[in-house]
Amino acid sequence: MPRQVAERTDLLPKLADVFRTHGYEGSTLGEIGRVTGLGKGSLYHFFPRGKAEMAEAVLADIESWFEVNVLGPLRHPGDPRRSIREMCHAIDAHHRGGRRVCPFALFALGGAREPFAPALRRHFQQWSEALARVLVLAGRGPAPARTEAADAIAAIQGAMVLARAADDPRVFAGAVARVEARLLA
Amino acid sequence: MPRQVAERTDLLPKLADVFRTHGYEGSTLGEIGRVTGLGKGSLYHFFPRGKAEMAEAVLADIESWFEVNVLGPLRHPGDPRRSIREMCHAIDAHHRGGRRVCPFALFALGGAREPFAPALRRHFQQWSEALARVLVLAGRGPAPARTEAADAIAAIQGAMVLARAADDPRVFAGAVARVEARLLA
DNA sequence: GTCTATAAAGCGATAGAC
DNA sequence: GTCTATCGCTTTATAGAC
Repeated sequence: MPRQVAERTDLLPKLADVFRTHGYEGSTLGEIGRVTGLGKGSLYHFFPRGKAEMAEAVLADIESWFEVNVLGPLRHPGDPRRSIREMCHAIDAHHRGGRRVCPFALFALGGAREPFAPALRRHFQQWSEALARVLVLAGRGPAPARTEAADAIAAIQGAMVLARAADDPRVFAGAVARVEARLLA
Repeated sequence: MPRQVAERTDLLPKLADVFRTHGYEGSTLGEIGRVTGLGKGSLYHFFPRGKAEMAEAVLADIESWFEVNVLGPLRHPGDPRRSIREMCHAIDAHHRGGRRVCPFALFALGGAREPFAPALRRHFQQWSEALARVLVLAGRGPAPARTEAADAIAAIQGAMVLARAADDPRVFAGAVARVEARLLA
């Protein structure tokens, strides 16, 4: 397996997979090296501060995906209902029936959350606020919009837990569909 | 700190705290020894198979708490509405505003779930079925009762994620209150 | 940019004295 | 039942050759 010059950006999806699968503490440089095909020397070349920097980069990468595919549509809503549908579709596709865990949720529950606390808070807060604004556009009052947005996001995160516990992707897809229906009601 | 004869049962709450705080992989025998005040020799005396057996025992312990405080009321419902209120109260009190994470949720998202998969599946399935039965007694049709039960449990698990990300216990308490209201509607 | 070798620390687990 | 000492392994991280 001859290896060419790697780019930091190309590594991020593979790193994300590792962190998603094993959590932060469970992810080892050995496994990361195996998945990326890179030795520790290369990994430290791209991420001088090691594992912590890799995890930060993964969160930042997902954040920017999220910005484009979820927050973007929510913030420029031609039609509020359409942007809600886009959000739910993007979420469902991205998480693959709950099999692809959200590292933000994983880190929020897990033991190594302190270093990532600001990123976690920001992520869910931005999402929640953007969704609440759309719900106001769709006709809700400001206060109900906020709780409904928070509940929708919680329902999605919780559905991921249940889907993985049941080992059944349909659990996740069904839950997201009901979230969508409730938001559109 | 002179140490007396310990009992396995007394250790379980402390072990649960460690696993809750650090996750499975993040929990080390060093930390467990520190929290329990016991050396590795003692720990292996109580749990010959080591860390895995400790985690299993913690899940079993929570399961039996759950059986008494949540499933019990749900299964012998004098008044369905009352048993729903009891469930929500027990959940809220037990999780302390989401600060005390549910190890079942943590393990479901985390990387070491395979050894615990049967316990995880059983836990959420029993909870879901018991709640669905109560909802049927409260007047729902069988199918809506099932999805509503699953959604309620997901809402609780997801609220734990959001509460920890926001570092705000009120997020959890509020979400549980709304779950209760929806189930009682 | 990538590798191998290696350091230093921590890991789970065991043995054996008390 | 509890401890200390220790084993063998893995961990993160660094150094230096190429």
